[in-house]
Amino acid sequence: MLAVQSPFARKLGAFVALSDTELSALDRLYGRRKVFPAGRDIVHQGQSAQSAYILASGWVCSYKIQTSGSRQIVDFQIPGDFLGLRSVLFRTADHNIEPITQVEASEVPAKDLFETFSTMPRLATAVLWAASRDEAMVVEHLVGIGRRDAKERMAHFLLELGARLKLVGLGSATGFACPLTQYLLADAMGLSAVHVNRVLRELREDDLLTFQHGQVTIHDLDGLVLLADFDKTYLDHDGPLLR
Amino acid sequence: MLAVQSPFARKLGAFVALSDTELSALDRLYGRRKVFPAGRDIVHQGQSAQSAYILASGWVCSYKIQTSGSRQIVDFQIPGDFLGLRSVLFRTADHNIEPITQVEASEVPAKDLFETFSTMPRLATAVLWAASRDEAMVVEHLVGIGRRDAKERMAHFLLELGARLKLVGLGSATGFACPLTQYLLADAMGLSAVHVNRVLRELREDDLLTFQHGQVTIHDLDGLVLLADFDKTYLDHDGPLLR
DNA sequence: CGAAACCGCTGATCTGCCTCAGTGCGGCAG
DNA sequence: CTGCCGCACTGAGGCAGATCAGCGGTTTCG
Repeated sequence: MLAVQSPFARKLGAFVALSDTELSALDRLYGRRKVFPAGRDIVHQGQSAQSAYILASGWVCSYKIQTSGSRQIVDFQIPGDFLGLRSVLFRTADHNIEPITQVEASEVPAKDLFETFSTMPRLATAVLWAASRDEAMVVEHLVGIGRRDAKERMAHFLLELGARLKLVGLGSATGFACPLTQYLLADAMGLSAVHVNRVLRELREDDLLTFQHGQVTIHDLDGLVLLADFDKTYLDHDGPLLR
Repeated sequence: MLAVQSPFARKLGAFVALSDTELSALDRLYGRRKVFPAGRDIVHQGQSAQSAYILASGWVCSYKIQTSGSRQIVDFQIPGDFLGLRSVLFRTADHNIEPITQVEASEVPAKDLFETFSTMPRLATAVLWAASRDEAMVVEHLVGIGRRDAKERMAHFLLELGARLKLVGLGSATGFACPLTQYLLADAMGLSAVHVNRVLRELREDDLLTFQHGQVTIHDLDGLVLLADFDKTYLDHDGPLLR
């Protein structure tokens, strides 16, 4: 085992126990580091995509725009997450990716990705695994928008975000730093920004959590879990699943 | 190339050009055929899953139940679709799978799946591909629930379903047979059954489509596409993506 | 063959969230 | 220092879709 690992290797390592050869193959993928400023899209809907990205630092969101102009944020990505895997597989992007903060990411050309998959099937499995976890999150998100009211939805979303950040060492049980504006939250949760504001106020008045000045502080974890019907098993597991 | 292919092999073949060795490996996976009656769940939330399934005939839905009792249908599966891949990867199911009609499906034990993936990386890529297409559908579904009103949502859903069925030879441009009840539609679209009924009536009164007696008939395809802001590129492509 | 269950369908009423139309504050460019 | 812009925040009013309550037809089953 190598001593220092990227967040990405750490995440994959949680799925599949990785050999040194596999780890150094990952490091090779991880080489081409780039910096993106906040606000300018990295990938556009419909654009043909030759590369995927691995997020090293900063936050991004993936979203879709309808011709009517309204947008739906599908997911936020945090360090260690894989970006645009689906776009690479389909050779064209079906969604946009926008950096919320300044972002560092490694570019992974499609060719390198496929070569690595062919020569190291276990890595392919690991990536499939990571992609499945992301899909599980999208599914949870779908359930949230379809069947939870605004307050439950917000609570669930922030709990999930907290759990994800904790996994990569960017949060604790009591809270986390969060660069999302109420407008971004609204686009993610299928609400209006006005209503997001009211819901956050309600959560504050109920002494459940505070979201102010880019900081989420959790006051009553049990209360939130109860309200949101939150079950973190889909994010968590104990040790590598494939040895 | 083998002359006769299962719907599943046909679907994967659309993603990756498959050799005879790979096709016969698929046939081996496809062997263990089982029949399930309508209504009794094949997989339960939280249950540990040792097998995935490949749907040969009939319709199923995957859904999640909240402790409050309300349910959200995440997706419907039709012949050729893969069931429970994520459940196998995580070793426990995070959702339920219920047959809507009587169903024939091939059981694929996790062990066989992993072995096939290790020895035939191209098959792993193909499955990753198919899984990505399914995720793209879930994403589109998410956008629908978050940002489309009931009528647009219904139109989009039925257009998508029609396109999928056409791909496996179970529908035409003018319509398709559809065993879904209005209650199932409601649970899928995050609406009440009452409202589903009204929306279907509106679509009928607008001469866009008719959904009666288990049959969807499309009267005005262009009108529907316009209303739903439907873009089928995420379902379609020309020829295998990997040769 | 009657009862129960399911499904499609409808009118009336209620409500969660949207839209509109603002105010106030902090950061930043000129 | 001033004016602008983005963001958090608020009240008033409106509407899409939920909920409640009920009818009629068809299938299933004791």
